[in-house]
Amino acid sequence: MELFWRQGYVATGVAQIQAETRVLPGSFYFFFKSKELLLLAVLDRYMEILNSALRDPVVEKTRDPVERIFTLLGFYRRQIRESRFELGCPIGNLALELGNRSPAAREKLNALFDEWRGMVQSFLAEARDRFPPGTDFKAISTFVLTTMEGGIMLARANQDVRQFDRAVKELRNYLNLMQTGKKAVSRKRSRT
Amino acid sequence: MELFWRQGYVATGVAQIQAETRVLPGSFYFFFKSKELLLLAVLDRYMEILNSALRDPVVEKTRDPVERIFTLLGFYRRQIRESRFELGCPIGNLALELGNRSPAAREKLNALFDEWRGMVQSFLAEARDRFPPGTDFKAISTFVLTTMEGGIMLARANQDVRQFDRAVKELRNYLNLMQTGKKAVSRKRSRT
DNA sequence: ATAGTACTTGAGTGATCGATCAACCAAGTA
DNA sequence: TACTTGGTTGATCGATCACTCAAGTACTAT
Repeated sequence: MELFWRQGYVATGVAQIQAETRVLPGSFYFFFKSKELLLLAVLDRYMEILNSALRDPVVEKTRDPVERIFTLLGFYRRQIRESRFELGCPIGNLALELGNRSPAAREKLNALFDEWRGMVQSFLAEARDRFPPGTDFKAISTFVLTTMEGGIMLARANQDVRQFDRAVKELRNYLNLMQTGKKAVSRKRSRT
Repeated sequence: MELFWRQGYVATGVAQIQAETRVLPGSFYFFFKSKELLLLAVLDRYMEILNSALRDPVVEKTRDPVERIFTLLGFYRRQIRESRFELGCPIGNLALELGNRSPAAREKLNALFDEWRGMVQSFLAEARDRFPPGTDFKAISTFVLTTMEGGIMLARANQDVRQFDRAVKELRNYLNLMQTGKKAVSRKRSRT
């Protein structure tokens, strides 16, 4: 999981996996018939741990449903910085790198995206009263996801989280604008 | 350029490049001392053609500055569909795949992102009167970029442009909300 | 005619790629 | 004791990886 995360799928050789896990080739191929099947197992694992590793900590840490979105984004921000811009989103990395080279992997990545997006949507649903009637929460949750993935991409290319912060700031401003009664606007120097 | 675009950097072998361009190994290495230097040359080329391939057509096609942003995004949308979800954004692909493995490439990718973002910012600047005073156009242009990159990522994973469309719809709604006098909101079934 | 520069040719380098396989081993069952 | 099951070991496979280089060709300048 970690090697695919840090280096990508193609750039990670089976030999390196074997070396770092201290598993010999024959043993490796006893459990995984191919490198691709290992990848699929990794993606299954991501799906398994999504709630416990992501949703639960967020819900635990933040009560306000809308604010949970920004706590979630904050987790990724922290990961980028603490890894010195090495680690982005493992799902996003693999999705872009693989394209449709492995349709099975693509399907799983798509399911992971949807699970993540659904989590955000469920946060929004809790706060549905604050938004205008008929608000498209599914679209907004997708928007949160694109902001996160795009923000990480820019942060890594720039080796600086400012671009990530800018995108998140705009997202926040948007959600504020939509919520009844709030009047925040995108201003240059404000931190909120 | 095309092979790196379709397959990524690592997945594209020098031998394949040589075969498809009908250039023999020795000849190839006469012009490019290494595969990485070819990549850098490719990135330089992207920078060269950015205006003529992207900005000019957009400006030509659409007069309204804010609407130009959506024309631009429409170009990417079209590319995704016409390539049957094979081709995303070449810069985004390479940025995520390479990380900081090649610092020189990362720098150039970062410069390309900034050029693209600056283009969007210049569109917004033309329409600055429509936005509240003090609006952070730089942040908004970053937001447009993250929406594009994230949207493409989801579209490819999902083999469907709907997610891309949803993100763009929200972006449009945001820009509408910010512009004085407009009152659009995010609604489920509106195509706007 | 000669020399030099620019570029092409293609065989070949060692290293690494993902993957295979026969032999081996420990624990369990009949 | 004989045999099966579940797993380990590590040498080895052919293919491909990025890359090299000595030799050859085409063109220009002197």
